[in-house]
Amino acid sequence: MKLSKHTDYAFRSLIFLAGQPPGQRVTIQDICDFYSISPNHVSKVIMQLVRRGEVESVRGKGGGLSLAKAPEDIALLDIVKEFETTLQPINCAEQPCRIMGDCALQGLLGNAVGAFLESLAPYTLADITSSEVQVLRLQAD
Amino acid sequence: MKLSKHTDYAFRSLIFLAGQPPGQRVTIQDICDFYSISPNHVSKVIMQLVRRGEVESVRGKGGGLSLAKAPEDIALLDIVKEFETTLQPINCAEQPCRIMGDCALQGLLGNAVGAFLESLAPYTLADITSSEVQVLRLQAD
DNA sequence: TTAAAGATGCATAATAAATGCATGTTTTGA
DNA sequence: TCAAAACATGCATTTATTATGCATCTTTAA
Repeated sequence: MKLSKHTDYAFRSLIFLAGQPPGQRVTIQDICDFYSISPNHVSKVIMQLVRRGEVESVRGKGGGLSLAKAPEDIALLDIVKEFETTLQPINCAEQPCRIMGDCALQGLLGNAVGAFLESLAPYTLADITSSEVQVLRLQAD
Repeated sequence: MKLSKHTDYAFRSLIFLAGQPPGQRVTIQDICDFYSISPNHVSKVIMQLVRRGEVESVRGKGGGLSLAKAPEDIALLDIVKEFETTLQPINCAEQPCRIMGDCALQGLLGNAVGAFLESLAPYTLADITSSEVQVLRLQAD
C-alpha cells in the first residue's frame, strides 16, 4: 500500500515551485537538479499539473514554470486523486469473486480508503511548504 | 494505492474457512476450486496464517485446514498488517529526498495511513462472514 | 507402504512502474 | 530570420514487483 512515484514527484515539484520567490520562473531541469531525479518523469508530471491548472508553463527561451494558484488553493487530496491510478484496495470485479455481493469486505475497505482521503482533505500545499524550504533553492544556486 | 493479492487471498481463505460447519476440514484445493484461483499462492498465504495461529493445518491423508480461532478473534487489521509488504505511502529515505526533515508531507501521509488502519481496527472476520456465505460451500459440492 | 495433503524452494511469466531517448513545437532575443 | 532555450510528446527499454507454475519434500492416516 504505497503511492506511486508520480504522486511523489508531483508533490516535490509543487513544493519546489512554492518555494520560489514571487514571479520567479523555474525550469524542469532546475527541479530535477535539485532533487536528483529524472527529467523525463517530472516533465510528464508537470504536464498533468499544467493541464489541471495548478502550474503555469511558459514555452520558449526564458520560459519556465511557476504556480498558477496560491499554495493555499492547491489541495493535497486533489493531487493524490489525480496521480494514483487506482484507489480501490481490492478489485473484486475483474475475474469476479464468487462471494461478490454477499461480502462485506469491500465496504469496509472502501471506508478505510475513505478515511485515508478524508484525513488528507483539510490540507493544502501551503501546509507542507515550510519557510525553510524556500531558502533551499537559493542555496542551491 | 491498492492491497496485494496476498492480502486478498488471505481474506478470501479466511472467509471460506469461517463458512465451514464446525469441525469440518477443508483442503487448499477446495479453496482454490471455490474461488478459481491458483493453489500456489494460496498455499503460501495459508502457511503464513498457520504460522500466525489463525489457521490450523493437519497434514497427511484426511488432513486439511480449519480456523484455529473464533472469527470474532481474528482482526482484519492484523491480516492487512501481515500481508502488506509496506505501509509507507512514500519512501523518503531510499535515495534520500533533499528536503527530508523539513517536509511536512511525510507526517500528513503517515496520519492518513493511520486513519486507514484505524478505520479497519474495530472489525473481525466475523463481520465479513455472512450466513449466506456459509451456504455456498454446500452448494459447491 | 501407498496415497493424500500440507510445506517449501526455485524458476518463470506477467504486469506495472520507472527511465531514457528522440523528436517536435513554441518563443525569445540577438 | 535564425538559432537556441525550454516546454511537449511519443516510443522504446529497463527494472522491480507481483503473480504464477513446477518440482520436490515431509507428514500421516488408512
